[in-house]
Amino acid sequence: MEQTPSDPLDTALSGPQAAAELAAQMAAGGPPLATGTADKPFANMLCFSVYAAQLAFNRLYKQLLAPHGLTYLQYLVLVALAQAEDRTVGELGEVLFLESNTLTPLLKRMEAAGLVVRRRDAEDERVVRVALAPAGAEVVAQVECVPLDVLSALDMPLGDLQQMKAAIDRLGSELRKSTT
Amino acid sequence: MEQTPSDPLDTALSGPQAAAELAAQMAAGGPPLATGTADKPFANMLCFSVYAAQLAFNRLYKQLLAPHGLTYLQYLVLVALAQAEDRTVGELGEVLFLESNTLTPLLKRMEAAGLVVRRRDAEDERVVRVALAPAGAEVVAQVECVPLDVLSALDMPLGDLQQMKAAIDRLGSELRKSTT
DNA sequence: AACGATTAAATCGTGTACGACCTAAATAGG
DNA sequence: CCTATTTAGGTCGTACACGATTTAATCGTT
Repeated sequence: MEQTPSDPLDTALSGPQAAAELAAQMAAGGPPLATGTADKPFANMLCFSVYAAQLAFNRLYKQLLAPHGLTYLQYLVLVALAQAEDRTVGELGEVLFLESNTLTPLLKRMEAAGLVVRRRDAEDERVVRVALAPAGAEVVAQVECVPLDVLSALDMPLGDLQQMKAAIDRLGSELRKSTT
Repeated sequence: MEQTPSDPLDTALSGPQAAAELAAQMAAGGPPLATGTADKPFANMLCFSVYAAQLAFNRLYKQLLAPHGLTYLQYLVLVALAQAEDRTVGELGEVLFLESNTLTPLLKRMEAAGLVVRRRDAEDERVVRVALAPAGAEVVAQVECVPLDVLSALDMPLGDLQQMKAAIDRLGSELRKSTT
């Protein structure tokens, strides 16, 4: 119901050469770019598919994490902190692709909730180091099974998911290259 | 730099049977679920790849749409409205996967900006119908080339993108099924 | 030692998202 | 008819996300 495999122009095209292709198509009076039917207005837009999948992931994780008092982003922060002694705000930003203007309020909320500890680096007073608090480590242990629950809710072949992840990582990498 | 094809457990697994596989792996003392290295804490999490790709898409579109005074979501609304005479708030919510509590303030901002028109349905006073305003139609025409710009910034084969889109649509559909 | 440039966080304002709740209009049963 | 329920939007509070700006600490050069 969600898929229309027979869609003639099912997805966006690729690369500079594909852009040229599309430009030619438009010049030839083809269908306007990035449009679909009234029923599925975004049938040709890869960006929308990613947007919709992200919404869906966020909602599902929200359900599973809410009982533990976590949001999805807070969960990601805990996972990142569980892999290291501590991380600076900047290091967290690098792995999460976020800036301090998003992380600082988030980390303060998490500190207020007793999940993490923030302290200035003694060597460089500009740097704030963030580490798991005991309660945070406890929650990490509690939610270790959450990704498992998510996976068990899906009915898709492993190979597809592996391929998809590699492709999406590549896509994200390409998109980040294009952003000044 | 972004990819590690040789990663032994490069992605999440799939389906109930995969969940069982993972459970067995954990019981056998395998690596904890959904964890990566300190360098790449989310190497095994498909959800993170989608999250990161969405962030990247949003940032790139933001750059391209800002000169036209649009946000990414406002752009999606305009695209949806360009495909139909008008749409009710509920219909917009269906195609965008959003609720009225998100759409109402958004649509009011867009109305204030002169992009859309909102009016109560005469037949059913509960319903609000949203249509493109002249300025909105003008902006739609101006941003028709934006997806083209995004595509031209990518260096990925068309086939990969087509496959990816189909797979991500499937993923979103499966995730939505799992959300109560 | 001094001072301009750089860097790391933080602050502020705007715009999504969404859970919880509310209001008004339409509809279903009696 | 007339109330009970349902339905469509809307409001409110909280939490991301990010552009623009600010503050404070460090560095580089003299």
